[in-house]
Amino acid sequence: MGVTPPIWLLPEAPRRQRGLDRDGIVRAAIALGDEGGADAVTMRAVATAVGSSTPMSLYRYVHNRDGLVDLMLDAAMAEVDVPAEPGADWRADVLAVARSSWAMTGRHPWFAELVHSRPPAGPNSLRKQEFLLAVFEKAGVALPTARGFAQLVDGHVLGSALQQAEERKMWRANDFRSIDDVKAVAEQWFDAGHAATLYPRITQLFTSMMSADAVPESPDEQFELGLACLLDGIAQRI
Amino acid sequence: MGVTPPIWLLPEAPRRQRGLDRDGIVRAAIALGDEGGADAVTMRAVATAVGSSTPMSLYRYVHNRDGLVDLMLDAAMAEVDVPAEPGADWRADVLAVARSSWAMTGRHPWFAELVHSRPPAGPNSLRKQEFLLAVFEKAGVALPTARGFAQLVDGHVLGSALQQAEERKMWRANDFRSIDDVKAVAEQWFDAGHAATLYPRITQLFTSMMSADAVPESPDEQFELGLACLLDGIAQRI
DNA sequence: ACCTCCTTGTGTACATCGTACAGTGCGTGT
DNA sequence: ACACGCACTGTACGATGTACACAAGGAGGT
Repeated sequence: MGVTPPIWLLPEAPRRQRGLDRDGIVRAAIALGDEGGADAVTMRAVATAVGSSTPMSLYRYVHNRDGLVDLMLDAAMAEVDVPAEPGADWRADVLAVARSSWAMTGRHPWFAELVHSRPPAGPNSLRKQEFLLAVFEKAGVALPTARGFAQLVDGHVLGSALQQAEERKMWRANDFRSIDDVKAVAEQWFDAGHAATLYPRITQLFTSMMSADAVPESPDEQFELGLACLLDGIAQRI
Repeated sequence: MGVTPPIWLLPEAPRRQRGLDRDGIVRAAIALGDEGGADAVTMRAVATAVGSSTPMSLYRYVHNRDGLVDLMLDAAMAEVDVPAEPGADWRADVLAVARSSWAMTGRHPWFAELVHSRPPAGPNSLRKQEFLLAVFEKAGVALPTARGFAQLVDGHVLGSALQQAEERKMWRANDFRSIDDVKAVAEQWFDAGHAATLYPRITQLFTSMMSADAVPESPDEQFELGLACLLDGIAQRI
């Protein structure tokens, strides 16, 4: 309905783009996530990042969002250093893989947020899992038990990563620029008068955290502490 | 524009509802989440659950969705048994709180999914945290170190809970009714021929899991294992 | 060289989500 | 009896994932 307007008024058909491919899409999605967290990885954002005018272009290559996420996760897992064979010291092997994983999640804060939404069945995920199983098996642990141990280590890495990701997300959401901004907001949330009597220890930690010369708690230290405790416990069971 | 139609054709104004309150809303939201997971807790669903025709009714009471989530989380945390004072045995105290928390997350599968989206600043969350700090302090640990230990325990509970929540979500999403349904789908995903050479140990675990008389791996056992390992490691550092 | 087809990118459209804004009916205080 | 204001309602908007039909342009056959 309606008369077709003269052609000069109609915008020219936009130049077509060629040469999209799965790898470029995944790379763009990862870059987006590295910078803005998991929330920044929307199909539309990825599409414009690869120069496409519509999110639908991506669907030919990654099937759907879950597929894209799976590819992102596996690409990130590929960055984890996994030896071909277990070495002489099981503890050193586990430590190395755990630390390499932790370093990866530090580089890709979206990883922890997204891994919980998909089953970890990518090849690189399996490779890491297989290695941990081999390490524990070589240390004399039966396979089912080894699975339990490996899952423990994995769980610790992912849990720590998730906590770190939350923290970063909060910094982004509130546009925090330095630790001082955090302190300013924290002070508002925490009504010291009320809390001091009910939660004296938390209050004490809080005030010492608010002091000018406070050493910022390091996620790395907490990660290492948990890992060490876990491995000690495992060692007692081998 | 347009003539007003005769009144009999217009639907009568729906009866107004009175007596919404925050408690009822939170309770309804929790019931929804218990049954359908975090995804089922939409403002619209909660609104219809409390008999309101529009989600906007809720906003007077819970401010926004984040507020509702905060209230849900704190209500769930209230179910965790936290003694008033530490007992004689620090390990028993920590075990009891951890297990009570784990039981709670089992009852409320949405908890683990949602807790990661909000800072844990509710009063019941603080109460539990304060207790754990007191327990470790009584055991002779300096407060900053105690915080590290408490966070470790907390992290393990939440990590285990999250894993369990994912699994339940997958059951819901694929409408699994029994373990056999899981096996049927797993068989498709896992191309045994390819994996057998690359991941022999995973394959072995997989086939033993697929066998008819396989004992299903229990999340509780895994939780207890991790907790025990963690506490062993902590014990060595006290 | 031309016609045809298949691959691949595009545009439009819809359901669902959270929630802003402007009413509107009822209980209540005067 | 009257008006005020609280508590609820309806409509609407922007964001998200994605289904569907279409169009451009290279590839292959003649």
